[in-house]
Amino acid sequence: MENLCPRFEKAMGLLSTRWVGLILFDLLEGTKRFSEMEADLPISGRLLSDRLKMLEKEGIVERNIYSEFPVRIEYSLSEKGKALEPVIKEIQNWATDHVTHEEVEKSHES
Amino acid sequence: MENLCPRFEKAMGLLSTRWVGLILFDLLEGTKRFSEMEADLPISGRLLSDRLKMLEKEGIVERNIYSEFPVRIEYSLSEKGKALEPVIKEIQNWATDHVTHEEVEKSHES
DNA sequence: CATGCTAATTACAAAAAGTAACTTAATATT
DNA sequence: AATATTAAGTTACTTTTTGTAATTAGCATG
Repeated sequence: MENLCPRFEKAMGLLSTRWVGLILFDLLEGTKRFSEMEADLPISGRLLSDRLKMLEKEGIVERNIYSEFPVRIEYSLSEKGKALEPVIKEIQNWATDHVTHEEVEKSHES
Repeated sequence: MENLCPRFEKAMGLLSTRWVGLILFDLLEGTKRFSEMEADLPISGRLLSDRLKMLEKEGIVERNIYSEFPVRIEYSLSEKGKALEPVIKEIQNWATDHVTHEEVEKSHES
């Protein structure tokens, strides 16, 4: 190989950042609040906050503040973020076809 | 969300392990030797070794030893590994459409 | 003015990654 | 026989990233 495509490398770097895939999966369902995502995903507030900030900076996630009581902050996918749906779908397909029940069990042991 | 699909979570855990995406991309080109992959990818021998061992255990990569001089060890994708091609292709598509030149530059600065 | 609520942030310990030098095993050279 | 060469790792050690829990900010309610 001459060398990797820099755009692919960049995309791969983003997607292989821990928790990013699950966050995208969650947001593909629709707009979510911080606490909702925290409840959905096995990720701590500290990292969820970091990842959302990073995804916002990358233009993948949009953040909207509603000054109600208590404050409501909603996260959703931008067009760029929604364009990742086929990636997530293919991962789901692969998981359905190739990840066995035993493998899932094993990874829970550790 | 009730809770995430465990198979998807497992698949996502695998694919979001650092360097795994690039390793798969490299091996989709065909069989490779350790030193070849080390040259292709921006990853050290220590982690390449770890990741290949892990991917072999997951049944995604196959390892073949040829007792020549010097010893030749070849890595290739199993059927399960090759089945990840659509995932990689979709990431490429997204990268082509949505990762800008500027973003690539920025990530090289840091 | 203490309490509760959401959305974070901070502090600190634990795990993973990065780097470079070293090892192993086989064969080849002197 | 001793030494060198080569590929494929492994070890030792430092730096980053994560995980966990406690704390903060802003605001409304009792």
